[in-house]
Amino acid sequence: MTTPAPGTPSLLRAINDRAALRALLERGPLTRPEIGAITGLSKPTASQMLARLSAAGLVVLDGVREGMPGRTAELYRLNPAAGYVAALDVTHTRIESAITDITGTVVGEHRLSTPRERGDVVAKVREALRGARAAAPGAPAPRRVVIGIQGALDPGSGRLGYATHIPGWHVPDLLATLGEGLGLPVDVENDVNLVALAERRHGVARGYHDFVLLWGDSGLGSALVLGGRLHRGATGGAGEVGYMPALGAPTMREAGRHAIHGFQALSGGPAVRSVLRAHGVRGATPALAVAGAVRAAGEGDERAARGLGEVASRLAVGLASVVAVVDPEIVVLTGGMLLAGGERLRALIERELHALTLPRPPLLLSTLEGNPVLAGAVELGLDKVREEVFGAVAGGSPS
Amino acid sequence: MTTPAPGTPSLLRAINDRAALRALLERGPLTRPEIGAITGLSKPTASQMLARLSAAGLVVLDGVREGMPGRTAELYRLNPAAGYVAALDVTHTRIESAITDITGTVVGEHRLSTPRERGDVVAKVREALRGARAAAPGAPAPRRVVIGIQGALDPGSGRLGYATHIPGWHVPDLLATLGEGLGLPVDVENDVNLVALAERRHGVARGYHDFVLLWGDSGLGSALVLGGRLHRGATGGAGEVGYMPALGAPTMREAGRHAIHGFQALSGGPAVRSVLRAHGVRGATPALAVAGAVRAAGEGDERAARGLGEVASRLAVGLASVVAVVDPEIVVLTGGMLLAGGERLRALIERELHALTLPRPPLLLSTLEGNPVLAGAVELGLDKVREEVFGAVAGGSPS
DNA sequence: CGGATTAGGAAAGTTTCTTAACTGAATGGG
DNA sequence: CCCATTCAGTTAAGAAACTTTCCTAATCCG
Repeated sequence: MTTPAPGTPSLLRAINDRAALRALLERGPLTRPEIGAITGLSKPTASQMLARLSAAGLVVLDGVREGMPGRTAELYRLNPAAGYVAALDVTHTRIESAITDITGTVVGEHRLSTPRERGDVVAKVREALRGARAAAPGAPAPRRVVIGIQGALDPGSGRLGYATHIPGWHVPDLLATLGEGLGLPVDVENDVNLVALAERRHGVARGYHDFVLLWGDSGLGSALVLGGRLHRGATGGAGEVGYMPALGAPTMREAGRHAIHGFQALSGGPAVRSVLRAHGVRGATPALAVAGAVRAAGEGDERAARGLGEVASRLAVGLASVVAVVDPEIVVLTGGMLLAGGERLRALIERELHALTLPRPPLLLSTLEGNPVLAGAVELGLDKVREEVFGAVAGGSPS
Repeated sequence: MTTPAPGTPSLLRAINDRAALRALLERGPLTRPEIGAITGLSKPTASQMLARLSAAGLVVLDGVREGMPGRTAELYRLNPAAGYVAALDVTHTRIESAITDITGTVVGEHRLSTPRERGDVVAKVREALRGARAAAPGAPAPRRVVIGIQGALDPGSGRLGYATHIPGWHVPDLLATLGEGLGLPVDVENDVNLVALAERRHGVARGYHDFVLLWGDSGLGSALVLGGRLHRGATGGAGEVGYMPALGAPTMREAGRHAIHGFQALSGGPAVRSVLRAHGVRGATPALAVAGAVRAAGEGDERAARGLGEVASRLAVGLASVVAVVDPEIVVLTGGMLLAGGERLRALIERELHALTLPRPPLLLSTLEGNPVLAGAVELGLDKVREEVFGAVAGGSPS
């Protein structure tokens, strides 16, 4: 540990291999001279490097490029089969799973219903993995699994904290249990954190280094990406704003540790439903209630509009604390309830927020399609697998 | 920009030089074989490297080590004169300044009174620098200046924001103005942020990667070190919790943008003084009032004790929001008012905080001596100057 | 069909590190 | 008091990575 990098010439090769692989990953198929130019290496070195990466199975030839004056160039691309990742999204009713190759292309998906089951966690995860692998006949075993779940893993205790309601997941050393049971490295990550990763890669947060994501459905949660990295906090609880003291809500001290309190009590799904009900709008879920209110307000219903305004200002109060503390570039709004509010709710929250805090970051609605937790789990897994695969080219088994 | 590191063999030398210099910096004088062992390099390479660094003036011989069996070893150490840094702490009444060598040893200090002056900023800074340099006769010009000040530089606008009351500092492009006027690179940094850096280097936050520092005197402020790095925020306003909405205080919307509101209104110096006054304790400043209340409570004064309890719970409410959002490993309390409260106030705030939030980080009182803003400015300057000096060994003028 | 242009490759050379062997100076035990 | 041991420092040969230079091969275009 005293010597992170020995400083030997082979370190150079590792650095350059990595740079080349990253370039291939991000800029699609490339010719040898192009890779040389991007990495800053000379032509012969680029050639030699590609030969080596090709032999290692990380890179494959992908046709030629013609049409330019001069000799036709051979195009290289990352070998998609260089490594696979599995991603799971676990809730109390189902597990969605996906397997992707190293480029991020989904090769298999599966959905496993788990209605009120109490069974073994390892068995359920294995079943979800098996399902996804069955949908991708040719693919070899994934190198690791990332599991998205409501709750956060406390790095100190190794247990899942922050209010998970999923039976069977409160194991003393969850990562080791799963890892040994499955025979692969496992990561467990908070679902909202994963949504933030998906949003950074594919969504409206692309290109931002500091942003806050607010998730609002029946529960409230947030995720922080700061300095380009996901901020998890010392106990995994960063962004767990549901229990943050909020203006106009009882505190934990007043309500008790396990009762509803704080921001959640003020603006969580049930609170929003009851606010809207008081303004004459009903809905079976928070999202439906909000959608109904938006529709009614759009048709000129003054009461519904006032109800939405009340919801917006409640949300803005909690958001204001987060914004005052971290001063993000943007705030991303997502989650069923917030998305149901659409542009109308977004604008209301934004105006209210900007009246409450000195920093005035823009609020952006998520535009992601599909399951964002699963997409985020794929992202996290790809980061790790690429690190592993791209770093292990130099050959020789590391002691 | 596409090629952060060309990947040429000379990169290796740069990496190894850096590692050796850092080892010398952190582990005092070292022999050639020791440096070899630490950096992972062979004996001949270490020898050659030290010869080069010696020729470049970055490293000097510092006696020999005897007493061991075998030949006496020559000890090398960092050349303190390899670079100097200037640090300033600017308030509306005075400018304190210091100059240190690259090891952090202070070689000159100065204090310049600036009672209600409106004069030219550049002239004042130059005067403060001149004073510190006069106290260090032999030292050459510093390579850069770090200026600590109340307020934060918005990287977007280049202006100082967040309520500075120091006349003359609201210049359109402050960094360029100062840099051109002084002929050196200048950094301007928020004073509370600098205190956090000092606390991380010399204080109770040493060794922590994620912590929050709460500064309480007449004003309230905080600083965030997350993932080992100072988090400044998109507009430089991260940690500006004074204006954060807080339970029991008017909001910005209610009070108006420039009136007092939020956490500041609840627990800032003036608010604390009036709380204590209502409990029969008076003091000319917030710190004196708190010190008086602690003394009275220690002598059995029930009213004073209740007053302190009220102060603690007000502080805890705001702190709870910060803790819920970032989930730090520890919270450092500092600033005249909080330090005056000592262990008694700390324990009260801690108990209250732990009743309000799920994460329960320990609260630690600062134990730093001297001017922490100045110490932090030195730290920031040293980071940058070392980066500059250690990186520029390879020789040749970088284009 | 020939010139221009670019890709690919071979040969010689540079920079940086390593291993191995040697010299030299100090300690310390018989 | 001398010699074995131990460690610091140097020298020499060599390996690994990259460059520059030059040449050949393939394609486009007038």
